[in-house]
Amino acid sequence: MKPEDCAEVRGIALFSDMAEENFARLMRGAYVQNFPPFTQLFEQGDPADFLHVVVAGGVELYAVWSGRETTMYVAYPVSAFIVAASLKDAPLLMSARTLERSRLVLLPSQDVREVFRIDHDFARAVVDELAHCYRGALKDAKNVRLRNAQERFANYLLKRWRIEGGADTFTLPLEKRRLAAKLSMTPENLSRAIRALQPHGVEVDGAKVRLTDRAALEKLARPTPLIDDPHC
Amino acid sequence: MKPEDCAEVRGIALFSDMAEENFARLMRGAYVQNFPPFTQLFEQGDPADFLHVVVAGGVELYAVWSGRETTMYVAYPVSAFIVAASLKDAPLLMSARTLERSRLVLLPSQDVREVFRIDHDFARAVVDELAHCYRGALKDAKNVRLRNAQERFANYLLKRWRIEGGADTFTLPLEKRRLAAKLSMTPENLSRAIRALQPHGVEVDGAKVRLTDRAALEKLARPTPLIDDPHC
DNA sequence: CGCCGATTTGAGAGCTTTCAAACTTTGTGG
DNA sequence: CCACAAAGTTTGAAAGCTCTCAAATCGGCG
Repeated sequence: MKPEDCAEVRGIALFSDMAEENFARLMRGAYVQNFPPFTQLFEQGDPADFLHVVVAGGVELYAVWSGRETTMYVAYPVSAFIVAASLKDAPLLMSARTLERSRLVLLPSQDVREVFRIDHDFARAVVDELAHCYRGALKDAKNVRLRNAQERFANYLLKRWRIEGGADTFTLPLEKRRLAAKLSMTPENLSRAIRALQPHGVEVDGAKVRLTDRAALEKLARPTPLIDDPHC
Repeated sequence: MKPEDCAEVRGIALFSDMAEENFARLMRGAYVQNFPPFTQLFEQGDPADFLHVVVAGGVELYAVWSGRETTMYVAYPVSAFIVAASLKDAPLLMSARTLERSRLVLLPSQDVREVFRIDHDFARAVVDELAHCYRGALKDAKNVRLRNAQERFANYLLKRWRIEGGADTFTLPLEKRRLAAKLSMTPENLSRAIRALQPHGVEVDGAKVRLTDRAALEKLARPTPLIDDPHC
């Protein structure tokens, strides 16, 4: 386990507050591994043997039932996933595959649970993480159930615009097909949403986006912190 | 605060493990209140001043955006809700109204946070609760995104059947319009789902249900613990 | 240049919602 | 006990949104 990877993991909120000694204990049992694109990491129903941290690349978490499949979440660096299942030692509810070449740190769930019991700063960080995940899931459900595809994409653009610091042109950080999955729609529908937003000041050329009339876009998107603010 | 109410609250997993002294501290600042049907308890965006516990009745948690509304969750006795917002002191993501005459215990969030800091058994119970909520939200998302209305209702019937101890006739515990909301569909669609299940051994008369061919129903419903088992 | 994958476009089908109206149930007051 | 009003439920028709399938187009890369 290289020091750089350790530092990456230590940097996220979930691990930054805990005692050095306990962090070291977690790292002792940890694996680091590089995966090619589209590698199956685990399947829903598997036991949660490891807490996963994406250090580089991207991981799609998806669910399957009766031959149908849906993307639930996409994990980007640097963040942890399947925290809840690891802690509760419960079966995984989602399957996971890499979307590109990815570097993961795997922490044995048993170690995580043990350190959780003895390190109260870590325990508090876990609570923060779980609360954040739960509220994220709620916001996601609101996004999907209260907005149609066009509105979801419009709000995504405004979110990106804010993140890019307000520049009126920026670049989509994902392939469109993956963006579509992230927004719970098909690539075809994303394509139609893009076209439908042209009259509202949205110009898309490949991955390049230009917002020429933000007022119009906001009028249509009606963003609200209760859905769109990840920190709220 | 009557001892009966105290006992009710103490009985749920979230509060059963904590030190008596700390529980007493929580109860000291608590309110108990009876609400008539369809009383607004709070609105999304409000500060989470109180952790709520339903002792009797039922509470609908719903979300609103741009004139549209969707039921997110229905809380029944005895259970806590808005745990995450209380702990993080974050704005509420859902609005709440009583569905019937209801009795609630309100615990000031400040007290909850304080006790959370000093009582590690409570903290652990909080983690369990949050993990359970989060996984519940995931299962819900899978249910809605992977199944159509008919399949959701079919699986609901099988879940009730299990809860009722396997009797082939039982009674729906909710009004149909609320059941529809709980299953994320309109009352009209629930009505159609009921009719569509007749050829699969489902007889519904008012609130009375009779399952005459469970094998057929299971063939259609394809229940899986990864969506339908609340404890998994 | 030519292939391969991603994206776009069009057509059609499926599921869900909405609206309106008929029907049933429930509860109240005469 | 009945009549009536109010609310809940069912049914039908129509529209909207999303998905699927197929084909055309665009793009990068060997």
